[in-house]
Amino acid sequence: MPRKRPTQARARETVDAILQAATDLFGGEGYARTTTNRIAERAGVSIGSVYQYFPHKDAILAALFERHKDAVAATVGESVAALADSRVPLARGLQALIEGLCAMHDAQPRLTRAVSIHAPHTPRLDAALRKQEEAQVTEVEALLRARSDIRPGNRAVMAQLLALTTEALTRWLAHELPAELERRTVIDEIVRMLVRYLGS
Amino acid sequence: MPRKRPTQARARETVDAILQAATDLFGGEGYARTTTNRIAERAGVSIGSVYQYFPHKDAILAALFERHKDAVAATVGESVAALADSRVPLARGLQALIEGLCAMHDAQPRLTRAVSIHAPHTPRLDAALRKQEEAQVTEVEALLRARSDIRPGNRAVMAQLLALTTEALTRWLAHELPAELERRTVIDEIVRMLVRYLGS
Amino acid sequence: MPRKRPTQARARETVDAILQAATDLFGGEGYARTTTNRIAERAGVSIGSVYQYFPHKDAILAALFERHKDAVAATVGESVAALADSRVPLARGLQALIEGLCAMHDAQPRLTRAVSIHAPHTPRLDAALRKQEEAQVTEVEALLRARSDIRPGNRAVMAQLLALTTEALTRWLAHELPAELERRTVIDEIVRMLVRYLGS
Amino acid sequence: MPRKRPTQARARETVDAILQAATDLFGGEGYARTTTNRIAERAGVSIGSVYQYFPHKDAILAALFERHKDAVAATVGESVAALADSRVPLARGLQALIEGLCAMHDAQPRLTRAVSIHAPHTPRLDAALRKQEEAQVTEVEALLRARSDIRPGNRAVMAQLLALTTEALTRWLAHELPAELERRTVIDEIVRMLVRYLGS
DNA sequence: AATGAATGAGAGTTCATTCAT
DNA sequence: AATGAATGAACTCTCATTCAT
Repeated sequence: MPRKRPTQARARETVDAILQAATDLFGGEGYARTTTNRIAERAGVSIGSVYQYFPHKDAILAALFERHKDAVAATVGESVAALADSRVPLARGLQALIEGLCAMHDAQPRLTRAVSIHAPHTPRLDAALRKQEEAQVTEVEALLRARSDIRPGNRAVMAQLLALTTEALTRWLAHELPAELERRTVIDEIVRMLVRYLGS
Repeated sequence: MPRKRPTQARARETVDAILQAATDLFGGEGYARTTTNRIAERAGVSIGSVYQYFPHKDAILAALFERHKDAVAATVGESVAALADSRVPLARGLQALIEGLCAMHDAQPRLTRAVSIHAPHTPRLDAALRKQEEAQVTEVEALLRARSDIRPGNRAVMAQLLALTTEALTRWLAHELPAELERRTVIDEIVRMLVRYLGS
Repeated sequence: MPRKRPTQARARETVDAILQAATDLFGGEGYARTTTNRIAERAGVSIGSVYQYFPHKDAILAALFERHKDAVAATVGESVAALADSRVPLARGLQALIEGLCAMHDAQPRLTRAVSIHAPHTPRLDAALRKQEEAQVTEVEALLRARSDIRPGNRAVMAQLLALTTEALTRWLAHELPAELERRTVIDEIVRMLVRYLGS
Repeated sequence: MPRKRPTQARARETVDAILQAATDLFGGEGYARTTTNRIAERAGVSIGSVYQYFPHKDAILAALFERHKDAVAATVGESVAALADSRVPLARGLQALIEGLCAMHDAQPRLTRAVSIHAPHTPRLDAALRKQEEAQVTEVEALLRARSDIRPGNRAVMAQLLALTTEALTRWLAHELPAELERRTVIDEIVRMLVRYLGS
């Protein structure tokens, strides 16, 4: 171990600590109620260091959003790729998608809360969200065209509805499911809804 | 929750002006970026008058939420009542529901944006939202049981999914529909999705 | 009873209610923490009526001070008059003075607190206090000269010290006496102190 | 009670400047009429720095009180220690005490005015004052028992009266002595009063 | 690269006072 | 004479951001 760590590694650690602290605080207290000083404090670095790496508070949230976006893209991409093969039953594939998204929320509940619940709706962030969603819709639309067991129809709209519904229900499932409902049951029901909708 | 009930006509006018100004600003700029002084200014009253009727900024949003809640309840209640009669075709009833909600958003776009997009997620507000949603789910569940053309299944979960999906899609429809999609088409598609899901 | 009370009587009642409310609040919460609106509320009149009779908040306190001043002057005057007769033993006369002042505090604890503890030290109020004190010192000085059993000395200074000491100790006695001390005992001790000081 | 302990030299300077400015303004204009912004301005620091070290306005006054308390305790302690030696004449010792307290007022007239005249009577501050006084009374009581030339009697009460009288008279002496009286003369007279009271 | 004291614009809120009714 | 809605200057305090060290 070198006496002095390579600069880039130290910097990365600092940035990671800041982002982790921001995740916890934004996801817990909300964006507005979280101060940059508290982020620094929780990250164990000085406020100066925070501004060394992020030009302003919004940029921290944007970085968090990037991370989250990548995670979502990976999860969705995987499930969509699997579904591209028509031999995979639609129900099974959709179930995998929803469970994958849930697993992602479970793994990073603070992050998903930070990004999807507590994030303020600024034009820039909204635009980024819109863009991400659009990309996914395109992907899903291609999927619908690729599979042989999807009923005919306006695939663009179908893909859009599928994406929106899945996102809304998954968020609810992961963060707001009432105690009296079982996740298992609800996932099955969501899959049923989507299969009935998409299937021929 | 007004700090003081306006009794005189002048007072009611003042409160209305404040709420209208708050609606516009919260819905436009967002909650955090709206100052109480700007609300007063836009309402054409002094800042003191704002605090005569609302103990703090949050209370203004809460009052807005109350108004919105009533509007939603009225719209939903009407459509649900209509659907309770099994002679009304499911598709037609659901279409009326969605169109009703859209009309509500169209009539008060700022209010709905203020309440459902820009409102910060405080425990109190979240609890209020949860409660409202719960009431609606109960109502919908009763509806599902009442109609003869609904397929059997776990009605509680079905009602929940129906409520969540409708809310998410309606919000998107009213506020974020991309220019290249026609609302007419999308509504039909949403109705198709729900009918396929619920119908036997 | 006339159908409509004579104007002056009604006005007097209003003023009295305001002053009583102010006494309670100034004496309880303190001057700064008492708002004129709360005075009006407690008095059962509108804020407009308060400003009908008092040009500003300070004036209410000034009026209270006037009342208190009169009460003090009466009590002191009585005791001093009694003491002017050299046949009245010094100890007995001083005891009567202190007991009289205590009785006054007991009768109007809020008023005395309002005026002597919570009143802000504005130039005007301080000047009024100074003037009152000066008058009393003059009175006491004359007394010292009139009695035959007072030891010789600088009567002006003696009167001043007597006045100051009596005031400070009486205030303490009435408002801050610790539970473990008996008032009876303390009064006797104060009298002893003053008699030893003044007596030949 | 600073919110944050100043560790760097610069920080200590800032805190000192704030306390000095607060002393001047509280002691001059009074507590209520002094704004935190003016304190910052006079201290030559930003308002943010004030709140970096003091959580609220009251805390500034509390810090001032702490300083004053220490100064009083030092002065009183010194004189009481001297008086504990019965060979020191009572008159001389009391004179030293009063002169010491006067010197303290003279050295920090603004501080003493701030703390003992303009400070608002909040429960917390009053409790602190009470506690300080109590400690001093205990000290004085021990002194009375230690000296051989004190007449017998209820020492607890005597100590209390001695403390109260000394405090009231010293305050008056330092801040309100009329121009026509000489301090020298008045101090002698006060000493005479106390010696006559305490001496056998 | 990191620190943290310092900044200051501006936020929410209060309350003595006014004045139309 | 009385009401109370309305006013708005001024307050305390916050927090994103800067910069000397």
